[in-house]
Amino acid sequence: MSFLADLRWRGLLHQTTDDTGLEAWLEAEPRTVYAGFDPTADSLHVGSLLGLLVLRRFQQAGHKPIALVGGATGMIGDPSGKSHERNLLSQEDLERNVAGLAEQMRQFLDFDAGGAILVNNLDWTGSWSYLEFLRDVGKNFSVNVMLAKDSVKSRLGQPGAATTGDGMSYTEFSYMLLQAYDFVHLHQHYGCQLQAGGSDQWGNITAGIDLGRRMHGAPLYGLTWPLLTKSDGTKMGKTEHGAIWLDPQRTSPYQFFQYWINTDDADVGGCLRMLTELEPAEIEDLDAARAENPGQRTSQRRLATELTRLVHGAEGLAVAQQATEIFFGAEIADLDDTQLGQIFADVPSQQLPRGRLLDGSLTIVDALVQVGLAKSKGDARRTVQQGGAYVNNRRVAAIDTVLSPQHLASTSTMVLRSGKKKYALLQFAS
RNA sequence: GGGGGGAUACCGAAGCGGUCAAACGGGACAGACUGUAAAUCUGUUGGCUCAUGCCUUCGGAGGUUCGAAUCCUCCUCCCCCCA
Repeated sequence: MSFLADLRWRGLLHQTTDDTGLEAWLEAEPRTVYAGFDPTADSLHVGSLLGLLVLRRFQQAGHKPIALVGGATGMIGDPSGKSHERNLLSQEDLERNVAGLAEQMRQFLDFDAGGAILVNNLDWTGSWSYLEFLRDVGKNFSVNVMLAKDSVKSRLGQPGAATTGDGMSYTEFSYMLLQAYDFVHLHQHYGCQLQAGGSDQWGNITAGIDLGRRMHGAPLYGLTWPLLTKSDGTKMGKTEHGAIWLDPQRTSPYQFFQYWINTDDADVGGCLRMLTELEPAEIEDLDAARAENPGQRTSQRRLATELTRLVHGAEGLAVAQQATEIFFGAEIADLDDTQLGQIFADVPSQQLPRGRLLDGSLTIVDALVQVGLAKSKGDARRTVQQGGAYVNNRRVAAIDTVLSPQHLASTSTMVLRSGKKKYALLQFAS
């Protein structure tokens, strides 16, 4: 199977600018391909992961990927796929974000000699004067054509557009020119002839191709992947608590792992194809196993395992798996304070003096209230009486249980739980 | 400006002198079942030293009464109709 055929099989091809020629062009020799990433935050999230993984596939197939961080375009704000004008980021935020993204990208792409290249479009855009830009770049754009792009149409609320839109500023209107010029610049300096992006980037990509042809007669290609959406139409990688980030400080490996474990049956096949590097045969086996026995959830487990390892490494995966075992019932034993701290990184904790454990003054009811698992003693009592109170994942049934050092999970930590999922730590300082 | 209706616990909504910590539904919480799904079933759902005990709650402030969410007065806010 050719590289492009593999992308197509995985559902990663939404559109290309040359459906007939691109395949042969890519097979002929190693090519240089670029994709851009917006520095809207100091970490990538699941949405941008897809793009990085596509670049990674290009690299693995012997091509040369360029990851572009939009230090310049990030100052403007891409209107594509956005229904509202965006707030501008401050210079300091941008710099921090660019640095954060660059660091994360190293995990996915090999930037060593001759490998992938990391560029920041601020490096060639920052020194331009407005007049120069208008003469050299702006002159090549027809406003009529720009107005016809989806990203603009939807914001202007024109007939036939998907949304009514609330207008857009001249600043955002100009975004397309900057991104178009990026492509031309990368072609001139790095021999890049292919830009890849999410399907919402189609307008910007074709703008770059047009500009390349006008300025240099360059033959450029474009390719888009579909946006990651779930079967219910919502965006992949978003939860009610916000986005799923790649930065373990923002989204712990456990939460990351859990997000994928909870993938709907209807979505997991697509995710395996688009996000993992498993062979087609293996993915088809998983499809078959899922159809046979969906309750087994081997697909979800495999997806979560692969992605967590890819993003957080073997170590992060181990913590996530250990945390999963514990959060779903395994009794907590033989762990030290550090391990508990890692596993329960997302869980609230409270400190109490060690004396409370020794003098027999801390009942299970008091402890539940203390850590916030119950909002009153009556509530705590109810929880215990209904069999919903656990210490170190062992049910505490007696209402008058007094906590003592033997209830500690490690030297100084006790793990309290109410119901199936709500955990809190109680730490006893000496 | 005139007339009418209303404000109840997280939300909706009963209650209209004692048997009201307040029906019922939703939500939430806990349990069972289950695929860490969906559905279903059971229990709980003001606070306290958990007891047919006390305290705080029915828009706010007063009053009548042995006793008020329930009656009266004033105030605040909301809705409807007529000007």
